[in-house]
Amino acid sequence: MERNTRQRDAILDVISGAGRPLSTQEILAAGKAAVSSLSIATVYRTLRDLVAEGHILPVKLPGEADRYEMARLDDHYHFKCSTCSKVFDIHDNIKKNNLHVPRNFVIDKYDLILYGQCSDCVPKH
Amino acid sequence: MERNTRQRDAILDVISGAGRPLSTQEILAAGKAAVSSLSIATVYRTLRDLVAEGHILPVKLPGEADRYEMARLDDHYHFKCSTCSKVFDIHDNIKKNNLHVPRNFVIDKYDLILYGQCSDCVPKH
DNA sequence: TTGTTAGTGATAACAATATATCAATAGCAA
DNA sequence: TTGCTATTGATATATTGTTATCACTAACAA
Repeated sequence: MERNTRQRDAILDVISGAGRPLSTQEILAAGKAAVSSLSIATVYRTLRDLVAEGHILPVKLPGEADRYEMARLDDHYHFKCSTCSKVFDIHDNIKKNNLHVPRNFVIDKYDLILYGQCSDCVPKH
Repeated sequence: MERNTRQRDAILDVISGAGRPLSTQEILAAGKAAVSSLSIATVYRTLRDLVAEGHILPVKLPGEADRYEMARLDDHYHFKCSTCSKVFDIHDNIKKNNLHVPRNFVIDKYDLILYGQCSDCVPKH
């Protein structure tokens, strides 16, 4: 970055304060609390720059647009609530030697995505 | 389906013979071996019907178009080769009680995707 | 065979992001 | 302050994968 703008600060604040990956629309909505004129174009541009600078990472789920969260979080995977569509970080990992692949296959990394109900959406009894 | 066409047979043969999930373009290319005039529109229409009839299932990977494989395969997950982009079935499963989620979260299902090199693409030494 | 009509092929249209454009605005160095 | 220009906001455009359209073809019952 070359200049420090209110828009950029607002976007980074929103992501670092969220504690879970946010969609571009969530970032736009939350960012408008700080800069009411904030445009979706600026959100996309700033996210691209923040990713390039290594501050944030895209979180990819099948069939869905990227969400974003702070980089350098602990090893973790993601949980998507099927009811409210929020995605949560699960700070845990699976041991790679528990994963069995065919002979001569090499594992670089893995993505584990859990689907279900978060505590706000699970039916009470 | 109402009629049994050469196109439909070719598409189902390609998928059932592949042993791994195929993209629409892979299905189109392989299907043309049997029906050289095969159109991508027919591929999409037939895939939609075969899914609706329960013969095949879409395989969803983050940021990628759906692939397709036969339904009623054993419990398994997927491995994507980062070099050749092929996706392979891994016939294994992880125990759900090995997965730790926050209190009051409920897991319905999970997707595990491994990334790395398949045996054809791993560097020989 | 033949007639009916489901299915096909070619391509236009669509949907859902994401990027490019450009005049206006606002960081920030001097 | 002022001036330069990076950044912004609004919106047009691009992109990618999928679906709709429609004239033509072929499956199959009679």
